[in-house]
Amino acid sequence: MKKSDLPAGMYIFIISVPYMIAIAVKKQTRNVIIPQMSNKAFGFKIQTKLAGTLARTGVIHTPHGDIKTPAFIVVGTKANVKAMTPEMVRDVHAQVVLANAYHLYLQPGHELISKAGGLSKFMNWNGPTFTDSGGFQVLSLGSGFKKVLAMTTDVNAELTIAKKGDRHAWVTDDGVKFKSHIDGSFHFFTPEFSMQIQHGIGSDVAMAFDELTSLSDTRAYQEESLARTHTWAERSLTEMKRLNATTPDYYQALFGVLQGANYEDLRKQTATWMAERDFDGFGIGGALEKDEMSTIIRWCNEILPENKPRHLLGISEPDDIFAAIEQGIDTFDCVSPTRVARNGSAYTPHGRVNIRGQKYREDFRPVVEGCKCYTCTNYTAAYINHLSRAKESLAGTLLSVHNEYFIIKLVDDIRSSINDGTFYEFRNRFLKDYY
RNA sequence: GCUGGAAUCGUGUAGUGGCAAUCACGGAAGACUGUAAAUCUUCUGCCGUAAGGCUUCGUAGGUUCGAGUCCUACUUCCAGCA
Repeated sequence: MKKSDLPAGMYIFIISVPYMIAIAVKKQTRNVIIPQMSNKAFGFKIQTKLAGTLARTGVIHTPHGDIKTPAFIVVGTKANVKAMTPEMVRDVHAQVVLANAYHLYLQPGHELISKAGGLSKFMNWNGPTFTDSGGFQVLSLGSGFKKVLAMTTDVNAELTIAKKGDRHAWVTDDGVKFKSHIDGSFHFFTPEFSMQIQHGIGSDVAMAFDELTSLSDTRAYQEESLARTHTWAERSLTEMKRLNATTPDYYQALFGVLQGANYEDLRKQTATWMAERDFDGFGIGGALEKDEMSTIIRWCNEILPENKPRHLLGISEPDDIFAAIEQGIDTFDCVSPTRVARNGSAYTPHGRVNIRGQKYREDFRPVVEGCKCYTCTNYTAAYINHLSRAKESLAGTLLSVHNEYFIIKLVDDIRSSINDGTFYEFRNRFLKDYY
């Protein structure tokens, strides 16, 4: 294998120690976090447990550095966190970036990222990375296509499923046919192919290829789909083991993904099934109704092995984060902080607010007074209000910086509060102000 | 001064004798949870919570069953010519 084919993390093992130190010193002077290298390719260690709950703090070791958990993972779907530079991502204290196999396969292609030295190096992040398998696109381009309601968390909403002709994704037992949202071309994803893409991208943690169903699918379909997701998980695991065997210096961890919608028996069944397999960790997925989320996570995590990390896919509202951590979630990822930022909204200790609103026109205070983020220490709400109204992209950048900082700090503070034994006090105080 | 053209919602416009107000912008509010998303939804003459009611197409007349639309005069603006 050529050196250039290896993901970034592997260089460190190959190059000499003095050179490594030289890099470290150089990076230190640039005030950049140095990836903490570990001899163990991947591992998880629990630090503190919160008595009477499933909550815990700990550390996930990856080839690109350690992740203190619970941790909020920022989403960088197409190998970038939208509207932010990697320097900004570091400055908001992000520990991990999660990218997407479907998007990167379409553009620029996983082979190219592999040639570039892996995702982390390619995007100049140089920290740990996760990738999603494309499983989310089974819903967002499939049964949930153009039907926002299929993914809603609003229990009062009328749920619908996109007709087959309207979709850009079609599920078969063998895999999923996608119609590219970029050029309309067709592509077939199997579990094996998703693993090859993710392994090529070179993330530290890959997700098993799964089928994300709509809450409006029937119970019979949820059962059928869960069985398929199990088959795909098994195939993902087999293929990942094969791929890892081909790269002795690069071990990519694989998380099994739990589906089962909001059915207790299906969630417990899949947790039991996953727990028996040799996954490095687990992802809890599904279009989760807000009211049911905490219960569903508990069903899963009471069964999943304690010594492996558990990721909750696509969640970042503060109340959801508290609830999920109490039920034993270690990592989260979510597009919300950057998406709502680009749409003009900011997280504050008193809830989410629309900075584009008339009330901020002449508000010359920071978005959040006392917030230590770059945005709040340098800019006023009125200025961002102006930028947003003027459709200047800097508005999205500044609000993304603030929102990511806000959510990451929240999870960091929760971690500290568990370690300090002040979790409940912190949670009650925070949520009282927030809602 | 002459000739020609124009005048419709906050702005720019659509409306070609038959229920005025289309579209865009601007404005207000809201949504966004493994990114087809720097996007989407609703409202935006007046009164009314609503059902609904009432006004309005520069001004004043005229033709017509019926005028934003055709005619006359005036006002203002634009262009060309002096």
